[in-house]
Amino acid sequence: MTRMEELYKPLEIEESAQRAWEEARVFCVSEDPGKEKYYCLSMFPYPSGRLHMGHVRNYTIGDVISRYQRMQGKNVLQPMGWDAFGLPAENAAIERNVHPADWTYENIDYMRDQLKRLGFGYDWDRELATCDPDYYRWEQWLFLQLLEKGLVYKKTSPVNWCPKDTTVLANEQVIEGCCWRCDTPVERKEISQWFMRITAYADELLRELERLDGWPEQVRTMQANWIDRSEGVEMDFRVYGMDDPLRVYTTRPDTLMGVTYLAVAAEHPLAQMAAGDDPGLIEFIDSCKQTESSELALETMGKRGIFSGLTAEHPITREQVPVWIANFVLMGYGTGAVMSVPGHDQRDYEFARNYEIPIKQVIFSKSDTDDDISARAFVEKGILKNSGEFDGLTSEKAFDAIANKLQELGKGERKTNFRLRDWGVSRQRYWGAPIPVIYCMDCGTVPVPEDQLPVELPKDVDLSGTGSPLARHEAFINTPCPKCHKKAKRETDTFDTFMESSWYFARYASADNEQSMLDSRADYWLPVDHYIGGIEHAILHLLYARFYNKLLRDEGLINCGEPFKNLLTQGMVLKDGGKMSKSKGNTVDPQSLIERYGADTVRVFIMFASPPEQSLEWSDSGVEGAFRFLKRLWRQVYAHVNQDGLVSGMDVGLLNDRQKEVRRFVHETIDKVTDDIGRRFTFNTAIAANMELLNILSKFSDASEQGKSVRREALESVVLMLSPILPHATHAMWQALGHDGMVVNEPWPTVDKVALVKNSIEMGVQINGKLRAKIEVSTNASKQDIESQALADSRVQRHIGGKDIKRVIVVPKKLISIVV
RNA sequence: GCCUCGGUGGUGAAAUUGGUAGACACACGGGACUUAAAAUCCCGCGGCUUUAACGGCCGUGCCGGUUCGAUUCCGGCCCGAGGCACCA
Repeated sequence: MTRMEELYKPLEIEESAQRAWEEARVFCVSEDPGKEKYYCLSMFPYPSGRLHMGHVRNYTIGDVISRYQRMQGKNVLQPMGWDAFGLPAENAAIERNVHPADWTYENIDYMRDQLKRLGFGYDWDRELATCDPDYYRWEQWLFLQLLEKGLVYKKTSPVNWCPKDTTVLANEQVIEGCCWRCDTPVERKEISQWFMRITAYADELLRELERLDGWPEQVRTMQANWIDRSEGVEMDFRVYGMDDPLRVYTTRPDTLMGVTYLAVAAEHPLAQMAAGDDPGLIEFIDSCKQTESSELALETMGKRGIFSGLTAEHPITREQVPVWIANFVLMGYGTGAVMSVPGHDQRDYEFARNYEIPIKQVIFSKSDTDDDISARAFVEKGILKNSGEFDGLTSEKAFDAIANKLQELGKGERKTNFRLRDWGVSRQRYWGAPIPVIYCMDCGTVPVPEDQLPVELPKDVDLSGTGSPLARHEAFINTPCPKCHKKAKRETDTFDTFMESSWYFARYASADNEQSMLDSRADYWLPVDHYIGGIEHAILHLLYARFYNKLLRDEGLINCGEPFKNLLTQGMVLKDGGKMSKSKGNTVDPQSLIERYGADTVRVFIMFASPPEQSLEWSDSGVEGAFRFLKRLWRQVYAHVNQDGLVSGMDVGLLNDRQKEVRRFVHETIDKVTDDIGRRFTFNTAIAANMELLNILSKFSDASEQGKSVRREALESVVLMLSPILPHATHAMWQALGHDGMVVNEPWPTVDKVALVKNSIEMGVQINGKLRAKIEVSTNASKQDIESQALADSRVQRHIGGKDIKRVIVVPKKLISIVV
């Protein structure tokens, strides 16, 4: 037995517990087919410098789940790594004249120490950093397999462009439409970029959401709405004086007879042709480029347009329809052109009102009524009128009739579309994985041969200037063509950093494999049993990771189709009402708290403050309270060990009523905490239940042999139940309680059903919906007994006051409701 | 603008399947101990009310509905947060 100090000294206790885990390699695991595996993964951090409270919250949740599952006897893998490529490293390089790699690796070293100091049970043997060529080489390799399969391709798409710095800007670097550094108004520029064909998997990504029942409904809904499958019609409008027709897509072909104009993007070839040397049109088209490329900006800007001078022919009526150029239509999305039905689409309506374009109503709620469209569009479905041969049809029937008609005329066809767009993965930046292709004058786009991978990011770059540093790096750019060996040039764009975070969960299983991307160990560990991370990743990261998982599967690298069986999306850590983030400068540094109170206090505080899915408003108060709780727990265990000494085994048959009552509370608490941690993930109520138990125990001063044994069982249960949350303090207390082994290796406590038996329960009595009395009822009383006992109660009688009883409802174990 | 989630005491929250609103804490107030302070322990703590009391009335963002009964379900509104494809 380890002698227990009277005072709780977290710093010594924590260092010694961590040393014990490390020496025993407690968290280093390997594949064990004889044991049930449990893969618990927390989203890896971007090494921004120091841990923030969001990290502490995320990783504490993951660690609590991992340690709980260990105690359930499972073979638990909990790895950690670094999402190490990204924009902040380049910013640091420019601002502080440090190399992004040095900055990143220094941050990793500091943050790794912080994670170890917090006592998280990671298998550090599997640690990876995505900026390591041994990691990103496999991403380059996979990209080339996909290139061969036609799942990646190049096309033009818009970026934010600062004309002064001649640099592409991230959305975050655009502040109120201007460059964050030089304040120059940002322009939209179309450049050629690499895309991943995620739309080829849109159907599967959408369909399988239904089966992800371990995911929050909220996240599944968001992803479904993001993918947004729609059935519609793609059709051609002939444009007078042009050879090529104008192709548009609509989900409402039933409104086709109400089309009064078409709108094309400023970058659309038709707009370019229409402009010719017309100064008005040229100026308008130029002005459309004076905007950032985000959807938020597009949706909230003033909708502007200009008549192109061109006229198209309605595919059915052959009426003339004007073609407008509009700033809210984007070339990169869909066909870059839309048909506009102001009578039945609110955005088209507002545009038509602004530019005095006719509004034609063709859908009505009933065949014999007029719906008022003087103030807004009628957007619901209904009955067609003013639609020639289609009059009288419902919207649903008209959809088919019009689609068929267009098909007969050879002017259109049904098409399933997705709102989801292909994933643009090119970035005009330095600190990312190079895209492994070479451009040759004669051979075109040539993949880098496999034996030349990885294409390593050169370290000697000039980061002070503008634009992409790789594009200025002569030694990197110039390379012989792998096919013809003549002079050729490398691609200078790097991958979107979402690429690295889309497959790291699989690589942890095979982190040391230098011969291939993944191996059979991935099939042992995958899918991830529980994935924990911020709700801000609900759409993009989680969708890309699901997509990548399917790419890996179809490449024959893994068996499973979905990467994450269960998902816990933790809420934001907020401060002053907003997200805690480095860019906002409202972070709270956990380091000073750890140094002052120890890791356990920080862990218990953040888990107690609110349930994990809810956002957590930070306040400095409360940490002190968590520390007091730990000291109280420590004192109680100390007092027991010192005063009660060795305790003989409990004889349940000899317990008196009070001892039985305390013991019942112990087992009720085990029951509740098991449910709270194992099923509900409400760690706050699990902690509260233990606090309650301790409060009861502090008033239980029974020095008899059976009293001492009840107290020992209670304290040991509390230590076991809190060990996932307070691993260090419980490590020390477990040994003080006389155990040789480590608490981390103990099984989770089990409920003794016998201890739960109760003789009576309290039930509320409502009269006309208001609680008027509480009565103590025997647990085996019948409904009839309960009813008569309630009616006999003096307070109940007083409130009934001789009125007629209309109804009595007895809800067993809950309440009695009397209606008078 | 669009998609999603949330709103309960002075504060963080609890109430798990429609069934006793406010567990557990924080803050605050009072008391014990102490020369004193800190620490610790004990008590009180939604609002209103002439409560003699185990009293009465109101109360879960706002308005309405369903129900014997609504923080919970439905409809509408207000406010806040997250995401919107190049922050991660």
